[in-house]
Amino acid sequence: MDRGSWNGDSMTADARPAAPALTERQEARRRRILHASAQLASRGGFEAVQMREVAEAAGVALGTLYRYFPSKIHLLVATMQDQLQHLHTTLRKRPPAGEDAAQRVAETLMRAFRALQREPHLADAMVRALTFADRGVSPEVDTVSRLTTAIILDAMGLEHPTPEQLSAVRVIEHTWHSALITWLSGRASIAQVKIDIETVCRLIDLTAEPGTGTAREQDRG
Amino acid sequence: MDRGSWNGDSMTADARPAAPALTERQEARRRRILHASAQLASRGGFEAVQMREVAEAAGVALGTLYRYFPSKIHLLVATMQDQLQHLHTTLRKRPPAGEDAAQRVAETLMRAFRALQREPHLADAMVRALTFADRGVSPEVDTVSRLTTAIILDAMGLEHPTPEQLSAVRVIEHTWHSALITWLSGRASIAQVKIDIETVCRLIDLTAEPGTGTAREQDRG
DNA sequence: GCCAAGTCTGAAACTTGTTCTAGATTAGCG
DNA sequence: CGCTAATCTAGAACAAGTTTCAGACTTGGC
Repeated sequence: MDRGSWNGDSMTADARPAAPALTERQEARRRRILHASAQLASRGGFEAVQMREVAEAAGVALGTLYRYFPSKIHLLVATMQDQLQHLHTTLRKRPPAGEDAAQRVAETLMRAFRALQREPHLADAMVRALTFADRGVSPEVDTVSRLTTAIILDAMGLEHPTPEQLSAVRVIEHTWHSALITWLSGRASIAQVKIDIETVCRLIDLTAEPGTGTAREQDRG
Repeated sequence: MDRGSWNGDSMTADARPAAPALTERQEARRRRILHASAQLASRGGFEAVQMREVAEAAGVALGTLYRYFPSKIHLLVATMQDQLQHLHTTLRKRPPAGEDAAQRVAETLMRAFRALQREPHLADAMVRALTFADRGVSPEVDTVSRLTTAIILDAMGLEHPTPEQLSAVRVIEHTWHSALITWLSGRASIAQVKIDIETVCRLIDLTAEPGTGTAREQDRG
């Protein structure tokens, strides 16, 4: 079967491994779809990603597109997963160089932000989809959230964050998403987003408990 | 757009020169529309607010509805303006009683949160509209944002916030919106939202500079 | 090679936000 | 009152997301 719909095996939240062995051609289709989605999004943002056009550009029938991604929101959230994965890989290769955790997180997010600035329409499509998603897309949105959390924790250099630190990370994520929205809708400047990110990152200092080790972890590069 | 009279020192005064002096019946129509919108939203959230149904419930033609509110998003954002205004009035009558600014802000937001919990579907419609709004709705969304800022600054008890404090307030707003979203989409519990709010409010302590006059002790009851 | 089950296609249909049009109603004005 | 411009109404029409279905194609097992 496909990624979009799980067969209703209770409610055991096993959102990930629903990847049941796609055929070569199916994997290729899925990739074509995601590529077409990103391409159209890059051109004209959320509204430019029209399901009929995605299907045509990917060379699949509309029904097939819906079999792979049960809604436009699912499709765009999956697109975001894809992009985030890229980012995560890149970041692991070149970790941020700041001196303390707050600086590294801010630098990481600003780097992500700069990447988004290069494709503002794509950013628009992905972020709008993410915040507009309703309960039906929760597992997928959660995956994106976990990815983002992982990226931030990486930047902090933490293996075993305290609950307090996790709260700070969640607040940072909130700020990140919402600040992006205000930027995308033209209500905040790039400089303002930068300030907001730096401001919220100061929370990290608050939760950095001396003695717990704000430490360099084992090599991750 | 009769919004006439919230006071406060909004330096950028009326961002809406389209003050059209509505007649009695037009004002009544506008009221009926907003009421119908809130009612439908309370029943079934964002998707339950269908323009045809709003029009019918309000007793106006579809074209008229679109004359008053040029899109569903505009309509729901206006609905949110309405509700926020209520909240602001209520809060001014019964200001929060916490000892320091952070506590008062957290209490204020939790009060707002509890109000939203009483009408989760309405909250869903309004918040989703707010974060989904694109550039075309920016002025209206900005009005909501200014209202929210005013509420938070009220809770802090500040007349002349520093830029740093304004940054903190913006981050608090980001967190507030995004935390609501995660709650509405079932990805965070009420308790979690509470924690996030309390966490982000600690930023206020960080920006409270002892010596700049933190308004700590002007008695506010 | 052949069948059964599952998948993909093409096209039409349905839903809901949005736009358009022609005619009725209302507001403002002399 | 009677005129004119603006507004309102009913309803069709259009756009894009989503669903559905019959028939063609693949896949996996024999």
